[in-house]
Amino acid sequence: MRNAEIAAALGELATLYELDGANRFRVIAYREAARVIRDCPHSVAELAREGRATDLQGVGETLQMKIVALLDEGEIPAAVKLKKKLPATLVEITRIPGVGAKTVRKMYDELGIASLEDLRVAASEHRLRGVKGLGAKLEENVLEALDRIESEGHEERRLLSETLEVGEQLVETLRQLPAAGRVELAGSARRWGETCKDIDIVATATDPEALADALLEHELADERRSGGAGGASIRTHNGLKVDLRIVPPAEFGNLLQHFTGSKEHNVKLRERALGLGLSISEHGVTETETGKVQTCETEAEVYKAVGLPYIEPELRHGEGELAEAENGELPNLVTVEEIRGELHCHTTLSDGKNTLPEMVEAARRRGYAYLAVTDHSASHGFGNDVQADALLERAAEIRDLDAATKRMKLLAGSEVNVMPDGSLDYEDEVLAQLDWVIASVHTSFRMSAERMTQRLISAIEHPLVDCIGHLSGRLLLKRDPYDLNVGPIFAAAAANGTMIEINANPRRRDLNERNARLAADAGVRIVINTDAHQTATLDNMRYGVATARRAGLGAAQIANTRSWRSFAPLRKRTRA
DNA sequence: GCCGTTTTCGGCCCGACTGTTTTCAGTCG
Repeated sequence: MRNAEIAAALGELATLYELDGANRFRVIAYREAARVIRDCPHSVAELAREGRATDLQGVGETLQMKIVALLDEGEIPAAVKLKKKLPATLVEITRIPGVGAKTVRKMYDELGIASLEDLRVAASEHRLRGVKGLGAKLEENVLEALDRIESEGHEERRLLSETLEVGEQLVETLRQLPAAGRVELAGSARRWGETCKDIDIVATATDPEALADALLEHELADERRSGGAGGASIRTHNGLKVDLRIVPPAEFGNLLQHFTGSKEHNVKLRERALGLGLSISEHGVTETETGKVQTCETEAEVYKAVGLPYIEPELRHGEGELAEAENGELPNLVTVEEIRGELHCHTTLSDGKNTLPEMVEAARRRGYAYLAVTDHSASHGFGNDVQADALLERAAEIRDLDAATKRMKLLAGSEVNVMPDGSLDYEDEVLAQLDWVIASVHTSFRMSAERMTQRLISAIEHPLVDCIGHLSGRLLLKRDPYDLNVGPIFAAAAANGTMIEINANPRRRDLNERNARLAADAGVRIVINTDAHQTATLDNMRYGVATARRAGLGAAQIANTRSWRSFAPLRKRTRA
């Protein structure tokens, strides 16, 4: 059973308990455990089988037992019992924004509303207002929310790249204004998360209303919501919600820290503050005893107030970063500027949009010291296959171009397909004539974890494979990663000196940050590649670097931060 | 239900907003 399924079962049980009126901290404990399990990079089912689920922060003996029961019986007995007492469909109703367990329970007890359909009927007949505490506005909100759920499903997340396209433009516009002081993106966009729900901007201004108005009047704004000296809120034409908050400069650090999150990080930070007799909010740091408030112009001051050094936004997961900060163990994170070479890109030979010379020139302009050209291989679909003779012809072309290109090394490479049996789709004698080989899975995604793991290990052990491309095959918001066991894969990669890429395409970010961390800890050499299919997407490097940073990795762990001289001998083909 | 540089019991993050209310509970981020 996957972690996501276990997490979903515990999340449902949390809501059932909440509907049943259980102690709210018990409910919080189940939700927290569900979150930890969802994010855990290992199989929690396996951990639970070994009795080690309690290794996870937030999972105790009770939950360990409940997970095992879930694995054995397919259901948690406590949930079965509660579902006899209450309709399971009540859980769905709590998905409506503004309608929580307490409200659902009240509507069920007093009006017999047990499902979303019941709720729609009752709301349109204005029967909700008959319940104390519920009114006309709720009926209106409920009907709107039900329409939205039916038409587009619920809350919509989108790729960071789509969010930044809007967010960076808005920030740039606001910064140009004479009234603007500091203007910064906050939220998950500033932490370089994979996907975002909305855009948070925090600012200071000499004329706050002018800044708020500028957002309301921006050409990207479709729906204009509130506005004033405290900030403004809009929805863009493509449906993104944008919140701007404006505060006096003295509080800017508090506000930026608060709205950068993550929520989990902030919770941990406030817990730490409490232990020091302090209370942290978006307005300042308060001494609990005296009520004295310290405001902070910078985030660094907020962290200093609780005895910590500044923590980079990408590290604010709410996991071990506070302890690392306290012990002086925060990593020195890799930067885009430190990347010296690109090792995965395509040209018009396969499915790229730009020619070989165009890609080379674009990489040269970015100041790279080396570029590997890695078109798709012989069995690639959609008419983009490259047969062996065409590849070797291309390799000769690349070497000619290399000889004529100053200050940049060009590598003749390929992104070869790993077939379902683990073999590659060029003969070894062809691969031996290349400078660099990436092996990727592009077909037969639906294999068992065991077979997929073996398939990848076969490629990793191949003496002419330098690197594995987009390991999990996931497409964010579109396609789940295929089943595989990363433990043996990383062990094999480390043992064989096979590198693994962080694919920087913002739709992939693959390795993800958790696996990137595990891989680095296992001793795997990691490279960050854009997999660019045109010159413009060479710029996606920043998303791959972001994933590495979120994994806590520094330049030393990323092979393509090395100079060409230092990188070249890391390839297998240069060894005896 | 979980957990421990105040702890194995007694706590468990903070504030704003909303809608419904004459002072607040519920929900959210």
